[in-house]
Amino acid sequence: MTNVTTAATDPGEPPAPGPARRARGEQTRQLILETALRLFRERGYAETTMRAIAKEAGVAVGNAYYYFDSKEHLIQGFYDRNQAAHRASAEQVLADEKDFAARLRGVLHAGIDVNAPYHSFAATFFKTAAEPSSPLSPFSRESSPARDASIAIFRDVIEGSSAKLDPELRKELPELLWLGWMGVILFWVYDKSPEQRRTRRLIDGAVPLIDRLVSLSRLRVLRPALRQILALIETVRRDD
Amino acid sequence: MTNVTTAATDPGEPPAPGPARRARGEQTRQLILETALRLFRERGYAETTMRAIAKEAGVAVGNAYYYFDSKEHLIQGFYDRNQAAHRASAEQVLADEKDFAARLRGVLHAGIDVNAPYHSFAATFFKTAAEPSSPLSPFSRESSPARDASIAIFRDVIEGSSAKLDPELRKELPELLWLGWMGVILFWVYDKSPEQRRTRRLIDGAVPLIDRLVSLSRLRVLRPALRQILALIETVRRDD
DNA sequence: CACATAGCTTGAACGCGTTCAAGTTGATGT
DNA sequence: ACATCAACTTGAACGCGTTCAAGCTATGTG
Repeated sequence: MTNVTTAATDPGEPPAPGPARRARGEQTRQLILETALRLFRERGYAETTMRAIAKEAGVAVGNAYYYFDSKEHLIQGFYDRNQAAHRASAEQVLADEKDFAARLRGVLHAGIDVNAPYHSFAATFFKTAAEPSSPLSPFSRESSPARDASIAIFRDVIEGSSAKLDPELRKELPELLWLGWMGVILFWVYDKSPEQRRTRRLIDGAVPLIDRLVSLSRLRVLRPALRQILALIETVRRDD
Repeated sequence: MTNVTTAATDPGEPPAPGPARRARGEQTRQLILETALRLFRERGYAETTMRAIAKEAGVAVGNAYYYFDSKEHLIQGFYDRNQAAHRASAEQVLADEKDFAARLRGVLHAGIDVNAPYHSFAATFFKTAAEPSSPLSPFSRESSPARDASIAIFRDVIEGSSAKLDPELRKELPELLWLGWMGVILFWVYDKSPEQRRTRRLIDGAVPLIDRLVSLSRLRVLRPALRQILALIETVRRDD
């Protein structure tokens, strides 16, 4: 039952320590998070118990719950870390390359590179992220900073590129590419081929296709279809 | 034959009773399933305990585990039931209508109609279904009968219609439409608008679009793009 | 220096899903 | 009639995530 009202006390973040009281809490918080992520990597998510995390970190099990609402909330740390790594990795690609297709391809592969070491338990993470009510859902309000950061990468892909495209489409494309990226991640999570080669092939195949479709979008015959797509996005976005 | 290759003992289905031994087991199985689905509907999935199901059904908790591998496996019953209901509902639409767009639209709305009463806890179901290793995943081997049945609906949508389309595309389209249907379901699960109106709008907007794209696919300028799409599907399907 | 107090820590206890050794039941072969 | 044995049923017990009343600790204040 925890709480039902939307507000109530909200841990999860350091419970608002005073101005400069003690940094000790933050230290414990980090210790627990580091230990948890290490054990997740070593043993997997489901196989790592909260008791084991506490024991390994040398604290009581209740202490972990003082800093994190639940076992799932420990995943948010993983999330944030990988997001930052993707950003950094993407920036390198974007600095070197001007061609739209090459930029998109580089950014997508970089994203997979960053996540690859965690493929075996990304599935479990994904499970908890998939629940719409979960704060870890990529569509949730709590995730919106991470989501915006991710969409920003795709905006950079477009804006720094030499591609010419319809202004209306240009406005929507970053979010569409992000949505496509979510699809790639979904595919990757389910990908059981060695080293997730199918996902690599999906990227290599889909990028030229997107590139071609984006170019074709300026064709006169396709103009109505494009308008129709943009109208659909608009219609669906209205949330009433 | 319930189990296939990898099998050790495989419950989940009635444990292969002899030719005409006892129908008693099947009765108990049904009783447990009915009770579980009723309680899920009344209280929600997470709030329904296995103990409560057993108590309400008048059996021991261990007995539920004789017929169902886990609490999640009870959901398969829900799955199968809704699949059958969708099929039945779709057939009515398909009997009356010859136009491709109208057929597709009718089938999609029928699918949502069937699931609508369960929207509030479909989210929880979805969570467990999303885990790739889960037998409930729509992509899992265990789900392949249900998946094939669902794809068959979309094959009927195409085959009974007056639409003319590229033979190669025709071959792939049922599966593509099914994939799109999974996307609609995903959207629906996350849809918080009253009575999931956004999902209805998504269907109403996407169907004419698909109809248009399918028609356009016979255009000469789009021929290479279509080929490219089909080649991508082929490449990605190879699982090595 | 002592005290009050906010920040932090504890671990027993709860209810959950799940397991399993031990039972019961009834159709079948003799 | 009896024995057999696979099918079915039982419920105590296990380990898990999570909660919470109680305790500890260091700092700002009198």
